[in-house]
Amino acid sequence: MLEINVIKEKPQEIIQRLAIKNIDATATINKILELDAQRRETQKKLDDYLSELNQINKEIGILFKTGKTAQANELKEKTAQTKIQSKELDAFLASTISQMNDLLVQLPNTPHSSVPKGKTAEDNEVVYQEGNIPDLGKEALPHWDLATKYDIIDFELGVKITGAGFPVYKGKGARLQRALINFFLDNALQAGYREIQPPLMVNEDSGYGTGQLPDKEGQMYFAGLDKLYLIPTAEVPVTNIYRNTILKVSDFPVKNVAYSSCFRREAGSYGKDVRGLNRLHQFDKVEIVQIQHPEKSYQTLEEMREYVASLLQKLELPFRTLKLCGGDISFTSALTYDMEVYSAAQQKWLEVSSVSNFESFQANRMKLRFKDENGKTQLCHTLNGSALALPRIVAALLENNQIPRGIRIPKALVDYTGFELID
RNA sequence: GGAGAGAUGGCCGAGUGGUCGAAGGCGCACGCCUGGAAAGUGUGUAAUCGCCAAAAGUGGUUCAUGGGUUCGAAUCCCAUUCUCUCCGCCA
Repeated sequence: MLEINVIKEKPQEIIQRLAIKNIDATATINKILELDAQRRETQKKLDDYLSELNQINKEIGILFKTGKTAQANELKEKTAQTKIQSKELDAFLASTISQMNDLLVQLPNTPHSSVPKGKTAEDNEVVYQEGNIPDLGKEALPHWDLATKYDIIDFELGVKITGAGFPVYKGKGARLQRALINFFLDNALQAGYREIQPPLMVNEDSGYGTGQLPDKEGQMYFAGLDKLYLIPTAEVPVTNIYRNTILKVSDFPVKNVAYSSCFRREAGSYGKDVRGLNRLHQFDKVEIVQIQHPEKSYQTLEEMREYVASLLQKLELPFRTLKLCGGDISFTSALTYDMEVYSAAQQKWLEVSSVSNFESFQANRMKLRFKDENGKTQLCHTLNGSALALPRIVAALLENNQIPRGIRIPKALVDYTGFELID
């Protein structure tokens, strides 16, 4: 959620920046400013009434104490009218605030000044590319065929047990999953992150805090009996650890890493991109989350991007980094880098990580603040990134490393898998 | 799931209808004391929204959350959430 003070100070700048995200916020911003003025005016009036009532109440208290009951009762009657008026104002104030809030949560985060213009993924800017794209020849199998050939991932069995998008990993497939999780966690620990094992279900407040609610509730699985949402990413519980907290400057940077299963309904996704491991309802991911001083968050974003790149290098996967354009960047993000690996049999780039700086957008919603050098409380910046999401990594590993004897495991992973070849 | 008890500031804890945003203590910050430290001692120590150009100041709100009773609620009533104890069930 954008800060009301910022909107008040420079509405034109916000409108211009949101235009990069292809949004015309003029009407909304104007309405918000109008409501905000109304809010302050109403509160002023209400406060005056309440102040008057408080004053009378004190007097009545003193009168009763000194035994002047008759006078006290007289004063009581004086409050009636003021009470009615203050109740009306109170209701009006509440409705003003809620209208304003409804509009505020509709506004996406303003993109960073470096975010390129653009409408679709086509317009994303490739900022980095590394690694050799292997030439596998015509015999190359896509990962869903390899999965069947070596009996390591069973999509149909998942359909039987649960439904499409819930694969069953078997034998070396399951062990590869476990190896990757440990590999990613160990690397994060070495990079100074603290390991967290979060709940996989969250309440409504948490969903709201990280921006999944109220908009994207259709994308989450919901356990209605207990009003709990299955997490779409560990970002949700891990960031919400800090909901309603005030940090000290010395706490920065707050670095947490969590492995979790992730659950996504993916309503509205159909077609060719969903084949095999490309898009699942349940998948595993290791997520890194940082909370930073506003002045340092962009430096931190670059560090996180380099960290994710280092993982892909260790896995010997060809990858590229995209800076997302205004049209492709998410609602909550100010600047996002996507990391994509090349999956050589499908012959396409697959997104395996998304590293974002949310600036104060999430922090404002969840009231995550810190006491700055002058003792003032201000909002923190939050960042996160996948490091990494497993399924597409597995897809690329299987496809790129297929040789006649089987599938070769990259060196860095062998200590974790306990085998060098899937055969 | 059943019965009971409870939820107060960073922490502990007092407060059962009236100048209570809240005693006292711990912690923390600053000062004095000290060669330095400890001890001692003094002062300060919540969040949030307004008013004011801003600081100072000042008004409102907040004692789990949401309602209600009352001129007045941390205190009484109702609902919800959570915690603890006992019973039941159980990885």
